[in-house]
Amino acid sequence: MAGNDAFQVQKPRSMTAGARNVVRTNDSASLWNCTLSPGWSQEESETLRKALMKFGIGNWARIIESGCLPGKTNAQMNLQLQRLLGQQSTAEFAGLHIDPKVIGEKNSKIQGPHIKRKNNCIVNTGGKLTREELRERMQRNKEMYELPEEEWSAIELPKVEDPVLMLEAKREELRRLQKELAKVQGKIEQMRTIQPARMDQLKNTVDNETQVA
DNA sequence: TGAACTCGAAATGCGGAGTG
DNA sequence: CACTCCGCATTTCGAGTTCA
Repeated sequence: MAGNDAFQVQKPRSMTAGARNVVRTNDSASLWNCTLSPGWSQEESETLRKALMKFGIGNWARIIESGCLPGKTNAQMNLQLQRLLGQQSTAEFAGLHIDPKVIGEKNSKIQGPHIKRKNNCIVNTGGKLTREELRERMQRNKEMYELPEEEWSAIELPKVEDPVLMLEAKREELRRLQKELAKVQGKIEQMRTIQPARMDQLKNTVDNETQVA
């Protein structure tokens, strides 16, 4: 782990020196703490959706504990939740057993000059909600969107038999893709330096190899 | 009881891809 | 080449929890 004193991880230059410059448990598992940051496949996204319906929005500890999404940090899951919901702010759904896709479809239809989006997610432009406002919104969302208990409690989540093996397979796949990328980049570099007469021939080779990969 | 710690939410910044 | 947009990691903050 990055917090291990025996294992000094080089910090990114963007980080300023100071009290906050420490690795915390919810720090994203990526780049500077040297672990993989896999993207989200369709299946993983679907698993997250089911897990959120079953355990409640934002209940990351229960989701991690269930082992249905090994290797994912709460930061990664939170980002994916924002994508599913179509909005950045998730507090008004905290703890609710709802289908995030329903909210996402509703949000995708909202238009107007007052709506600011980033990554297709609606960003909060108003001030921060007061506790009372937040409580009211949560109550309203609960009434409108919460699934019946018999429905969410019956949700079955896929169980990964060996998370260590699965992560190793992902690392192997990443290594393979990196090699592939280096090969293609090498060919591109060649194409830039060779005579134009051979350009088409080489381009076809690259195209074919890319399609096979 | 208050400091230290943990967790989740949200804001911010960076880099790559696309486009004119 | 400059600009914009998108996706993601990183940073920061607040609230809750633990423990001496």
